[in-house]
Amino acid sequence: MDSKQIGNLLQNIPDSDSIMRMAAVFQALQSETRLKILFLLRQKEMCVCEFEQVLSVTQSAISHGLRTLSQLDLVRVRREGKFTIYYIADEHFRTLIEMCLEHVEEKHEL
Amino acid sequence: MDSKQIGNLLQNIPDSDSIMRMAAVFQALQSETRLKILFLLRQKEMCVCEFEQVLSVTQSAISHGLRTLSQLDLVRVRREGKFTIYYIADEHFRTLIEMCLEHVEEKHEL
DNA sequence: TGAATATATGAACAAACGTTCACATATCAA
DNA sequence: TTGATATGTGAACGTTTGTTCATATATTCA
Repeated sequence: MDSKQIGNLLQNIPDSDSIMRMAAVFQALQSETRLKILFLLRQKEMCVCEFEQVLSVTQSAISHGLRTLSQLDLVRVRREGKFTIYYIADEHFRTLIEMCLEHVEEKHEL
Repeated sequence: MDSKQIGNLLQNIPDSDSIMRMAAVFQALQSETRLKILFLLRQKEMCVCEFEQVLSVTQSAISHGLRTLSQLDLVRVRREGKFTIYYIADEHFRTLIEMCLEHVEEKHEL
């Protein structure tokens, strides 16, 4: 492999910032708790105390998980009186979640 | 939220095994080195010594990274004499990689 | 055979992670 | 105001991660 080809290969991968951003997103998706949060949010907007009823982790763990997701702008927040309501940030990301779901459901049919 | 609705929400998230599998895949995609490996493999099949010329990590790190990816069946291996050639496992996964690429390129245009 | 090249692997270690605990803050209702 | 409910946050802790180093294995070629 000559240096020309090496340069070519390197030019066709995302730049360092993009790679870092992607790594950060995937690492947020790597936690089972956060994945469950997202598959719940896919169904409806939810506040922390609702997650608490569904997931078997502490309120603190949920809160930390949601913070990770919202720092990456994968979920967003709306305050409604006593409650803090979380929802999927955009249709782009919702599509990704739906794709994951389709994918696992497909595997189940084999 | 009544217990009926809780049950409903839980029924519509992937089962525990699927969640675990997904978490494992995302966790493989969370490493910058492994992401770079995949964006290179998207362009052409490669052996370890070629990765070595392109990436600035040790041969050992590349080998470990490739093992992680192939254990999850995201990349596959073919022996060719002295060389071990790695390639993207299937079109399904290739599509995912292409989607990531499109996504970051799109962001760049803003 | 022996030297060179290509790859794999296990141990080690620092860094990062996810959870819980304890506590702080905020909002509502009385 | 006070008590109850909802949520956020930092520290702590055990666990897992990614890399490197050292070494082992495998293949080719002379």
